[in-house]
Amino acid sequence: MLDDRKLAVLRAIVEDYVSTNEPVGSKALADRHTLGVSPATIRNDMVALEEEGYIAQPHTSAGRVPTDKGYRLFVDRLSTVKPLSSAERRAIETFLGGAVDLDEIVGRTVRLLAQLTRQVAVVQYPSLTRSSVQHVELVPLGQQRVMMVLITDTGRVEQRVIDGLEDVSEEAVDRLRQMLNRALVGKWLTNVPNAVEDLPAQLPPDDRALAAAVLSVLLESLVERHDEKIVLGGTANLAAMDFSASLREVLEALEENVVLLRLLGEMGDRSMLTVRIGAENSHEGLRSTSIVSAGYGIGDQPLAKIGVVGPTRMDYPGTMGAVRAVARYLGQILAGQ
Amino acid sequence: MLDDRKLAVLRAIVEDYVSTNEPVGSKALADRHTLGVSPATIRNDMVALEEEGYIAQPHTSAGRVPTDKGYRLFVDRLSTVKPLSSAERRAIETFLGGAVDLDEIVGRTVRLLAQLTRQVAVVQYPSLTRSSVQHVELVPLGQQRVMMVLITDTGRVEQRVIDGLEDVSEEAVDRLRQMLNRALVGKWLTNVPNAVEDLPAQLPPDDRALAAAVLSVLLESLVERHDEKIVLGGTANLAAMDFSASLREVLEALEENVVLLRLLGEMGDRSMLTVRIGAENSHEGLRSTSIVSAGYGIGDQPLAKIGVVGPTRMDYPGTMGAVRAVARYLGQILAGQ
DNA sequence: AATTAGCACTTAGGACCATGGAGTGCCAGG
DNA sequence: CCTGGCACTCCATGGTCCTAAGTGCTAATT
Repeated sequence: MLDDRKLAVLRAIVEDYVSTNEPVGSKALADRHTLGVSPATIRNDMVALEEEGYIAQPHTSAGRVPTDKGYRLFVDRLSTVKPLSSAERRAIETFLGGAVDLDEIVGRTVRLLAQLTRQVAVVQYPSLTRSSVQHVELVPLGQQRVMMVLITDTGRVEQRVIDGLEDVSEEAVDRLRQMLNRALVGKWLTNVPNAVEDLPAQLPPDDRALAAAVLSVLLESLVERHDEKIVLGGTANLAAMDFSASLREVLEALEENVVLLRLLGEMGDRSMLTVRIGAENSHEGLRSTSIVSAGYGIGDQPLAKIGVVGPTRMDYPGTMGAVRAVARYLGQILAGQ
Repeated sequence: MLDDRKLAVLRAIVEDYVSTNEPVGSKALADRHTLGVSPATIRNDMVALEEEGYIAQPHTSAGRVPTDKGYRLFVDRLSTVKPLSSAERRAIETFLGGAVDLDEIVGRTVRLLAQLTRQVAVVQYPSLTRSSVQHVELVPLGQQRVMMVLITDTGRVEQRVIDGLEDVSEEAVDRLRQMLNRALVGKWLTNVPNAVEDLPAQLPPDDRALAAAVLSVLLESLVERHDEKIVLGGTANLAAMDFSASLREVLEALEENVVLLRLLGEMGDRSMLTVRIGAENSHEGLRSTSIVSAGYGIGDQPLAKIGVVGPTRMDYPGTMGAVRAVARYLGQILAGQ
């Protein structure tokens, strides 16, 4: 149905439209690309592409514009991810290299990605559930309160205060702390519930109320997925974009972290690149945007995702290259910590 | 120079222009307000106001529009802060009431303020330097590392890991922890440097290297003003605003937290309301916006600031009312924690 | 059968123009 | 000092026309 030349025409249309932002006509195509055929032939191919739904005309007697389906085909079969220039790669290193703590790594990453792509960048904090326990600390705060601090190997620190206890003794806290660390250090967070199950039974009866309270807060902090936190950057780039939807809708969608988290969650889990184009996005306000995302992690352990949001009319090869490179680098940085 | 009626005319112009977003003419004024005089008289007043620089014409034969100077006079002398409706006040209570930790309080506050004003809201995290020490915890992490956790009475928790130590012993850490808590609990953070000064001398010589490392990190964490952290909300409302500057400039300025922090810092410190109008803002990108801010705190202790950013053509009385109310409520919530 | 050249047709967008309405400034009279 | 009247200005609106770009179709060519 679609021979090689028709695919070449589609590729050319996408590339031209992305760079000029104007419907592209047969003559312009023949001029700017060496397709080896005349405009008339290109026109014939175009009607075929249009019948199949890959391109569309804004109105009769205008050039053609790729549809979501057209971009999809382009991304899947007609383009190759563009590697970064060496200058860009150096920029990544110098930019991310100086970061000290997790917050700063994430903050720098999001700014970097926004700058590289000139679009809106999204970075999700590393998931707690995929990391392992490095240390658990308990701190008595007076007679009724204890603070629990959970430190993971990805640099996350979660703390909670446990309130409403009775007669907390230093010694009981010490015993519990030692037991917890013996049982949990090095364990995957997902295994913590199991590992913790029969601990209270091993304690002297007087300590059990305290242990139960601490454990319930500990488990809760794992479940509550505080890890589901994201950071946005480069929203100023939205001003230069032209969506068919209103800017307001897009901004609203981006501000709803829940929406973004759901979308990221729907996307490919491994370290692969995933692209969601236009109406493929389940959220209304993002119908006219595309999202390019990739997972990052330490070694084979996926931790979370990063992504870029822009108009469907987007430089897919370039954006995909930037996202992939930053995701890899982020993994390395975290591994080196 | 400006009699009462001229001021009334200016007030009417501001009010009409804010609500209609169109240059307001003498006839419309006479109709919509009961100024008791004819359009011709109003016109005469208008030329006076224009000569003084309070209003301007976009072009001959158009109505008048307030200048920055006009808004300034309006805010200073012609308007009264508008108290919130009881429905709005209830909304604040229910909205902020359910928050549990500091992050959630701040997050909810910023969304609330954005919703009340339909503009962009800014909330600054409570300053560390104005709160006092509730507890200092030290946690040994293996032989070379110690984690320091600083808890304040405003609910902030700062933690650092101190690296590159040698032969950390449990006992030395215990000694140092006890000493630190004895010396610091209840102290204002601003007094911590003083209180800490001659501590190392009181320790056995073997502990001093550890103490020095911990203290330097502790002091550093006070100086680094991690407290200078802000959260934005309601940026979607920008889409509906019309600046004379480009949307991009405004977004860029807002994304630069440093810029916002500086601006907030320049504004009145006490719990008073402060308004910066148009060119009064030192930052280029915000020349065509106004910022309404207020400090919040516990009792008389100012902690930080909140604010709203919108077009100079803004409902000042309403915005000021909302900002003031939210700031007060926020103080109460924090005090009740 | 596929490609090409030629041609008539369509349409958005820009230039141009006319018109109406809102607003002004000014003057003379109350 | 205020007001009604009036001539004037200017923008916004809408209509018309025209052009440039692009199309689809047909007939000729390879």
